[in-house]
Amino acid sequence: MITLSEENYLKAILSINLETKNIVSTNEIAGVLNTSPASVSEMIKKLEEKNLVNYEKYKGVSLSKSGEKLALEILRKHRLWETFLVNKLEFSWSEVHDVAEQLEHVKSKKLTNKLDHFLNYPKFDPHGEPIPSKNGIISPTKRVLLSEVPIKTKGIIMGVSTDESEFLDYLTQLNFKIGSKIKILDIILFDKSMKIQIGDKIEQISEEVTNNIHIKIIE
Amino acid sequence: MITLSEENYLKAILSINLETKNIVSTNEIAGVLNTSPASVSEMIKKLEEKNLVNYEKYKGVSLSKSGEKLALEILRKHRLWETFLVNKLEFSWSEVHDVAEQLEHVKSKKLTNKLDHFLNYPKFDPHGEPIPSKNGIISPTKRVLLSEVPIKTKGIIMGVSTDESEFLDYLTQLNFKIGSKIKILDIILFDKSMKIQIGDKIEQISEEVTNNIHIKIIE
DNA sequence: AATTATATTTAGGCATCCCTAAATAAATGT
DNA sequence: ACATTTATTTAGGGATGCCTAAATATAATT
Ligand SMILES: [Mn+2]
Ligand SMILES: [Mn+2]
Ligand SMILES: [Mn+2]
Ligand SMILES: [Mn+2]
Repeated sequence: MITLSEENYLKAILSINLETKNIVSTNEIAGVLNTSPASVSEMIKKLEEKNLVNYEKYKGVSLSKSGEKLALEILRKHRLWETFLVNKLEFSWSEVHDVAEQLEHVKSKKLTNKLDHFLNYPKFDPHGEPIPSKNGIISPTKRVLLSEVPIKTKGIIMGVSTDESEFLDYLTQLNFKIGSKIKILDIILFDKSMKIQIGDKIEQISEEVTNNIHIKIIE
Repeated sequence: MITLSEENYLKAILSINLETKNIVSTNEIAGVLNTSPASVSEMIKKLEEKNLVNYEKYKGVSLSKSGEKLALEILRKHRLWETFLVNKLEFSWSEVHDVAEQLEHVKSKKLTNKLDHFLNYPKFDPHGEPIPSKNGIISPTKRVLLSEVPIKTKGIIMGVSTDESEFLDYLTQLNFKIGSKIKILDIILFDKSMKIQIGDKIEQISEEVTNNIHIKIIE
């Protein structure tokens, strides 16, 4: 049996790896889970015992085949539940993360798959993140970070890479939504902030913000 | 903060009390939660510390006002989730208990109330048990145990008092459902088993079964 | 290459929740 | 009333998961 804590560690390792594509460090995990690096070292050893991760002291961690399978299941549940909360229960996209953080640990294959069916097999969660399929496949998307495209680029907002409610509420306030069409009018060299056209309004947003928005380039 | 284990203890105390109307004994709790009486004694002391129960050594436990409030919230969530699983996700009534046992611990007032709304404010769960309201009120129902009514009684099945899947599957097989109309044709004195008319069929059921079925008497 | 700074692991401890065995209180039978 | 059975609590201990402080390995600087 796998415990709730172990599940959170596996998911954290997966998320970090999906972002950085690298072996995952103890410190990174501690950062994500808000625990001490010492606790992480301890837990990693337990996960290694269970063959859920590959681990070499001082070198970092990666998920084993079975560890990755479990992590993908949890991520799938997290994103399905977020979709449920927004699409069926009228939550806003900034309110769902903490609740999904709890719901993702409910153990019932049948529940997950029935939920998937009930939601009509969604491909993306309310933040534009892809939902792993029943077989653990994450459909690859060709999206780029808004912070990395040049001036005059036109694009469609496809997703965000953090669930922090302050961030999401700010986007809502700016009227930035999944699917919104935007154009980069200017990039300030000094702080890399951007002047963005959205609808008939123009907004100035910082690099901290552009760094967390994924777009699909059009035209 | 209240832990998952503490929640399960509170709910167990409430359920036992709702059935027996008495002070609750250590042994009864241990029975329901499948733990040792020693563990129960320990936990009760902790709950007393937190003013969630009233307790006198060797005399038994009862819920305090705040303990009862919490317990009712958990019971409310349990029954709302069971209703969700049956009404929206097409689970059968015999499959939902274990999943609801997990879902009931998800902490979000907003989720509970949105779910209630989404389900159209149901009054009873799939087993016919009343769902406590937002304010913790259980609507009183005038139902009787099938095992306690005399011969020739006609009634409608209103609920069951156990969620065990073997029992529920057996009822389904007999075509006994919430709302079914039945008539007691005969009561065998020797073992108190009953011959029951349901639709145009006649079924013989044991006292163990009639003891777990609630009916409303008609005519 | 040696020194310093940073990352990681180990040591020792604490809280929670569970257990079995032993002690004690309450209930029951004679 | 006394002895026995049953219910409950206490004692002692194990597993999990977290922490801080200390030790050690690795990376960065000079
Ligand atoms: Mn989680
Ligand atoms: Mn998310
Ligand atoms: Mn439970
Ligand atoms: Mn139930």
